[in-house]
Amino acid sequence: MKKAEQSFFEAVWEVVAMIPSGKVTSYGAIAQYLSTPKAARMVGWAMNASLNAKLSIPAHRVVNRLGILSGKTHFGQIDLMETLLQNEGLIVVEDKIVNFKENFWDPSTELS
DNA sequence: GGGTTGACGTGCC
DNA sequence: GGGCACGCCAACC
Repeated sequence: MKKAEQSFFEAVWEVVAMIPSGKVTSYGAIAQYLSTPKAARMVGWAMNASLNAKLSIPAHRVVNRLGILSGKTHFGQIDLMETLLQNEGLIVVEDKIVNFKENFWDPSTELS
């Protein structure tokens, strides 16, 4: 299921696509899963690229390490990301996921 | 090929 | 505890 020629973006998209509903993860966690923890910024960029590519991946389930919706401004509508998360059972207050730790989904742990 | 960018992370003040 | 500065690496121009 793994292609050798896929770029970072595609690898990130695969991981994000596997995030179960109601769960969230961080850019760093994804980057770490990809064995490139230093390239966490690329994950965010991949999200932006995915939106631009109109891919059907739950980019709203990816937040920064603090559980803050740092990328909400890229969803077209500011409240969209927050709305989607709350719709999945997450509690968002002040652009931050309150029960972030409880619903944190680490690909390195879940996917092994 | 070189410089800039970026939805981050960590460390330090 | 909040804010600032540096580092990181891949894609873009």
